[in-house]
Amino acid sequence: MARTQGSHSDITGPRVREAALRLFARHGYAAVSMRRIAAEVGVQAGALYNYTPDKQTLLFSLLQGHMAELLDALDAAQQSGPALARLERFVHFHIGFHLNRPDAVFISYMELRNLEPAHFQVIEGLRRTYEDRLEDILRAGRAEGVFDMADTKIATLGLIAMLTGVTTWYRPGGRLSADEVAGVYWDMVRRAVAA
Amino acid sequence: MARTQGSHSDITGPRVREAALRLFARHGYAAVSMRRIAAEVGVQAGALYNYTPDKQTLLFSLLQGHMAELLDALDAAQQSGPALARLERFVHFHIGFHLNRPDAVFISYMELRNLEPAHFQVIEGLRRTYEDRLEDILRAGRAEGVFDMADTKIATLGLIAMLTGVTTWYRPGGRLSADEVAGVYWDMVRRAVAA
DNA sequence: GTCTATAGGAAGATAGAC
DNA sequence: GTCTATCTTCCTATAGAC
Repeated sequence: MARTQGSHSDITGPRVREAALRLFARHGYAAVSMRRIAAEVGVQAGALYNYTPDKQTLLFSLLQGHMAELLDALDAAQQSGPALARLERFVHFHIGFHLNRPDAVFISYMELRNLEPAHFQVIEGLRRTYEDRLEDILRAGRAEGVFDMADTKIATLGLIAMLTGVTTWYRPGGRLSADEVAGVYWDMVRRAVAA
Repeated sequence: MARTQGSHSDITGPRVREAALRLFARHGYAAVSMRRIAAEVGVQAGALYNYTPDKQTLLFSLLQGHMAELLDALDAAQQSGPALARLERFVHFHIGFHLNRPDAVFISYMELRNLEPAHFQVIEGLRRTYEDRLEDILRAGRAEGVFDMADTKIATLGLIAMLTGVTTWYRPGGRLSADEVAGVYWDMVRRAVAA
């Protein structure tokens, strides 16, 4: 593991981020030391500070990167058309995206409390922006008359919680493929909000 | 805060547990020191070891106590009758119980990864037992012909995730009472699994 | 860019006085 | 039952050599 002195690598930065993401997800931000991240990468602890000013900024950067990627990917998925079709696409998108990034999803929900207040505000804002995308779909469907919910805001939060929960139990190679799982969830989502 | 030497209290034990529960929920197990718990209680750090052999056992004990209470309370709620009525009771029970113990719920989901393997197995078993209670209701309803789900196991996990998510946004004194919130969720749950 | 070495502090847990 | 004091280990972050 230990690197010889003077060796270099253009990809140490990404490797630091990958190691930190995995370790934070597995053991928690506070429980993971900079030494341990460094050991995973194969450098000494001091070398990490070439890539982040401090541990807190590393966490923030990981969360911010994940949320930005999430929003970009959602926007890249087509979001026009009838609300029912938009909702189905959202369900498949959300499950597919989250199942492909279990570690990032995990720390985005678990490590919010370890962010400094200013950093927390930024991530919280991005999270709300994402929720608003789903809420827009539900409102559109209500206006179309195809959806009917007792409370649109609660429906938004409830559906996201249900869908995100898939990351707590899904394991690749299990009984169902990710797409089949999304289909099962879509069946429940559709009926939960159908008019 | 600081207690004078030689003072006593029969209730220090419960206060240690309450302080640990609140601090673990707020900042995370790994981020909270024994000194900080002690300061919250008003004793010195060494005094905590009259109530727990170590920090890890304190966490385990909190989680175990919470899960035992959850299962006892569920069993105390009547669970006979038609599946539809049982499911409605489950929804109201789950939301009511969880909204009354936000800190315990939080650490029961967040701090599992900080448990030693043997402790983790115990808590995980209790959690599955609780999930099985809901799965039984869904299976009964399917047998009765009142429920219809694409996948009963996934429905179980999906519904619990949706319901538990209420703790992430609900604040007492908000727009809706806990009971009104449960009603909104029940509306979605009912339709998600109705035949 | 990475190393070694270290400053400076905080952590979990224990010992013995009262 | 709680205190003070302390052991030992680990932590984040920095300095300066290569």
